[in-house]
Amino acid sequence: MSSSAAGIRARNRADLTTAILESARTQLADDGAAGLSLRAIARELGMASSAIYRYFPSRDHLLTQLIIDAYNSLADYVEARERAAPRADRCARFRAIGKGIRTWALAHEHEYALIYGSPVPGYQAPQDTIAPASRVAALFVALIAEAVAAGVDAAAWPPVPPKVRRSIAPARPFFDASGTSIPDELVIRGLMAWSFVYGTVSFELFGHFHNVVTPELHPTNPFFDAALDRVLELVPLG
Amino acid sequence: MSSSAAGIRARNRADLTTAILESARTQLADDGAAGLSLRAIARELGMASSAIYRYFPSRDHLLTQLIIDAYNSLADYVEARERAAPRADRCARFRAIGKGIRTWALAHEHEYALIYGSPVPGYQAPQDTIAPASRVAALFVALIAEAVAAGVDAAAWPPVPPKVRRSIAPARPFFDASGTSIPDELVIRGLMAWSFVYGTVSFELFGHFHNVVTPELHPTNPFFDAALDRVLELVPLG
DNA sequence: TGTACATCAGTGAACGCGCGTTCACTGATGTAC
DNA sequence: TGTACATCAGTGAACGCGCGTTCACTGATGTAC
Repeated sequence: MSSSAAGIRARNRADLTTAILESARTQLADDGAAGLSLRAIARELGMASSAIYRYFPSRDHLLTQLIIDAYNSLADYVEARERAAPRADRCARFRAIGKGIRTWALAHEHEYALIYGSPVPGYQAPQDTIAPASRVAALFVALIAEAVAAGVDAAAWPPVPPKVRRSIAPARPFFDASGTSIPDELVIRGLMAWSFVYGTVSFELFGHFHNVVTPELHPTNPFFDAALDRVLELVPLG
Repeated sequence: MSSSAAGIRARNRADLTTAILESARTQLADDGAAGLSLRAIARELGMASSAIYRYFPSRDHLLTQLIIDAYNSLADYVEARERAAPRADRCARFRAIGKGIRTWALAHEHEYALIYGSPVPGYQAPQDTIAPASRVAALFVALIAEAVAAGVDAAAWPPVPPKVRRSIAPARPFFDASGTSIPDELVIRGLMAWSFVYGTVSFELFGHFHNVVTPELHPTNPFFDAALDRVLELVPLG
């Protein structure tokens, strides 16, 4: 009875929602987040601009969905690449994460800019973006937790002064959630590796390596790979 | 004769040019680069919007000037802080540069986003921005050159493979200009330190350390300082 | 020192365009009896 | 299986706003003799 009929309506709805988001992503590539226009999307889909409001209550809601999708798309890709690396080789897994982030970013320049570029003025990200945003970070945490569990020696380092410890305190829950007791020094180094990877990808993507580093042909960047190796000197994954 | 009269006209012109740029910078803070509006600037200055065209031939020219000024303002500040550090202590000078970048960025959030955030869509930076953009980078290069001149031993490292060497080849002229022969390995590490500092500042400024790192009260961030110390493990400045 | 002319700053109206959002509406799709 | 009603998708006009840029113009400031 109605279930299949309702199914049709629901599917139509889902299809158009997808089409709107796809068109929005194309727009993003041409004009950036600030230039994202509901009217332009409606135009491309051949519908009245007011029809978009049956699918998204406002431009900001559309933007939020794009952001969530971008985080998830990145995380899906990076997780898959990390999963393909040999489990026991934590350094290889770290490299897989780093290269995965870069590869995805190059293939989705404007979605990357949307989530890791300058914040969109006047836009306040809602709570729903937090979970997808932390998926990739969780991979870094897992690596470090495993390294500690495997017996990487952190005792050799001098203790982290209280000021610094307080400064990284908000990050503790993420690391504690791993179930392993991770020393502060490794939290610091984990955060550094995390921000280094994104920082370097952003630098390349946003043009600051122009006339400094040759990206050869896109798929790999030997400098980037070399940098990942050297960051591992800071983060002892064993 | 006319020289003082012409001087008055020239000074008026300079004053208004400054006022336009100042108003533009305020705008930047409210709406970001994409929202920068000549009409809004004219409104704030109480003049007709067409009058702006006596001072800047187009919106893009204004944007270019803002970008150049931002690079120069950042470089002025960072150079001054670096100069205040003890000459012989290259690590202290490195920390001064890093902290200087962060401090300036926090005090000029939107100017920082203009030059180190996602590129403004449709805007192509002209040649004039290159020189001011490389001033801070030159400080990093100088430090490394001095370290090499002071005898920091790089021979212990295995040679950099050709692929990687080619990848960083465009950066060579900048390092060679120092007059010191800097090994590839140190070029790599210098580039890493450079992109790490900006990456970490961007992460903090763009909100990715939200609920991860407490910036305590703005002026200093103990995590950031700790990170600078640890980056020095990668870059042997002596 | 005074006059005739050229340059420059600033005006205000206009062109042509874009945007997000609302609203009353038509017509199709689904639901309950 | 058929009818009466409710829900939903999509329309098109409108509101009220913004923008960059051009153009013919007025009046003031500067220049040359």
